[in-house]
Amino acid sequence: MAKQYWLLKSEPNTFSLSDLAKSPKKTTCWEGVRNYQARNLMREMKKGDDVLFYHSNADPPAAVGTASIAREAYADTYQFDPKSKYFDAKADPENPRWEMVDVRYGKPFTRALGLPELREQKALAGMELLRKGSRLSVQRVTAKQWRAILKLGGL
DNA sequence: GCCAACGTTGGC
DNA sequence: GCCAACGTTGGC
Repeated sequence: MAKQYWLLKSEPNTFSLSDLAKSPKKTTCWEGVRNYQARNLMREMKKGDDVLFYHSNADPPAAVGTASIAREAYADTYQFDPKSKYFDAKADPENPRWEMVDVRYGKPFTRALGLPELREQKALAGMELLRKGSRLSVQRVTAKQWRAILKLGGL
């Protein structure tokens, strides 16, 4: 199958791309996705797929670099941990409701690509991220969009 | 802080 | 199955 491209949102206050760079083996599990659409997309991720790392709730919100999928979807253990903010009382250990993937650090862009700048790009017209009210924290990115953004980011 | 654009929950 | 109420995300 052709390589797939994804966008993952993260609030830099919570977990930034540089946090990922500092993580053990530059890899982290992507826990806490509690939206079925986003979960279903994660299930389609394949090891080695490319990831666009996006900082939401930042000023400005911006695409800041790349990562990749290091492990395909498996049960998100936080759903069973009553102490976790991601705890889900309705999750059944026999049939986990939520899954996560592992994400490995890639490269930072030479500069952050702010949302206003991304909106100006003709090549990115129709991109899910740029849709009004776009909230999904996991999104597909087309190969064309991926190439356009990497070029903008100096990679 | 406001609000648009959702998704979820639960009564009926 | 419908829909009102409510909660969340995230840009502005």
